[in-house]
Amino acid sequence: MIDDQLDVVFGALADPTRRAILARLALGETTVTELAAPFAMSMPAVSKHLKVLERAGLISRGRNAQQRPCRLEAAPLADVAEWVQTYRRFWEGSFDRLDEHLQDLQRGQQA
Amino acid sequence: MIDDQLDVVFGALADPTRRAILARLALGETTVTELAAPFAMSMPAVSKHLKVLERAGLISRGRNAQQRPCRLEAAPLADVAEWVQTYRRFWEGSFDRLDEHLQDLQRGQQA
DNA sequence: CAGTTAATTAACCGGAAGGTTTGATACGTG
DNA sequence: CACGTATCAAACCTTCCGGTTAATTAACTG
Repeated sequence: MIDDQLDVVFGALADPTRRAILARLALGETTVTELAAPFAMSMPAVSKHLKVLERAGLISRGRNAQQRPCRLEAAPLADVAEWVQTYRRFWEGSFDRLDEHLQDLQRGQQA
Repeated sequence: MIDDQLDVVFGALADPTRRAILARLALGETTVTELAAPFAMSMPAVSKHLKVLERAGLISRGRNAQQRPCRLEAAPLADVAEWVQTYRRFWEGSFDRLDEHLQDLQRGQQA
């Protein structure tokens, strides 16, 4: 994945409103009005959040009369998962010590 | 995990310089000067990035004479992985169709 | 103590983010 | 066609972000 793409995806996820929107969409496709309901903000604000999510490829939009239903597109999250995955060994115990040891060796501080 | 925390972690990851710093730190603890070397930006800029990473809990800092070595702290990435994990079924094929079907049922459009 | 190295803080700047209100657009209905 | 509904676009405001330079702190070295 292009680095730029990770930028916009991580950027899109760095906002609680947008994560809440994704959580709602995980329950199924819905309209902008319904998405906006739980939030104490204007419709245009929600509309902007949707644009950010769309730019990140995290949602797609249809057309149904006046409505433009949103649906979750989770594919970019696979890239996020993959990126995070490369750091898994660092939080899954006991590697810290090993790394520490290797670093010590590297600096000639071996006992 | 508190939602706020995900905000700052995702926010910290939404920058290529900061992800590159994490990648470098995955190879081992190092100094600010060495971290800054690959980037076409001033030391204070890097220093700021480090502060963002530290605030997100993604790095910690020591003290070694004049140097303040940085080390990777991957724990917050476990929370990110967990968050992303909840969406896994959405990108791992064939669930889309199932979801679509469930949604249809939910709206009383069952055949 | 004077000087050098490592890193941060402070003050500043331009542009992007997140919100608002107001006006436009597109569509279905009478 | 006139009207209501759903949504977006424009203009604007304020705050945050990522960068700069210049000054400061902290620690070692002669």
